[in-house]
Parts: sequence; C-alpha cells; structure tokens
Amino acid sequence: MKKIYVGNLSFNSNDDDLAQTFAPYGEVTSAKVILDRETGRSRGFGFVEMSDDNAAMTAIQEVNGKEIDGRQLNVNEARPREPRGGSRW
DNA sequence: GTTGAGCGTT
Repeated sequence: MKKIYVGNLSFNSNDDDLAQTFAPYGEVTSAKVILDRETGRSRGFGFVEMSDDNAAMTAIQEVNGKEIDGRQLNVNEARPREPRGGSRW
C-alpha cells in the first residue's frame, strides 16, 4: 500500500475526481481531497492510497505534471501526517 | 491556493 500526495489540485476537484484520476493505474483504495475545516472549501491538495506499490509509483510518475483545469498536478509520495492529539494526552 | 482530522485543556 502506497500513500500519495497530490498537490496543486483544481478547486473544482473532489474525492471522486481524485479517485478517477488514479483509477487507470491501479486499485485506488482511498482518495481524499483536503477541505478547509473552517470554510469547507478545497485546500488545493489531497491524498490517494493505492493497494499496489508499483502501480502507485507508476501513477505518481504518470499523473505528476498532468494538467487539470489549467493546473499541473504535483504528485509524490506523501509524507507522514503529524500525530493527532492535543498538547497533552 | 501545496502534506490530512478532532476533543477540549495547559
């Protein structure tokens, strides 16, 4: 399983659009466009998870730079998300 | 427009 970061997304993109973008390259197990928690609008980036690592890496190479709605996607392996939790737990 | 969320207190 590979986690992929997708940046420079069009604000018109949503979770499903993201899934469809990667679907041709392998099994997309999860796709999510990050929305601004306060406004509910797109933050311009998202994450995709694929079950097959090499399919994911191929997808990264193929989708990276892909122009969508006039913007070129910035795709690469995602970095780990900071652990959740408040200042003390 | 660039690396995810939330509860709720130090």
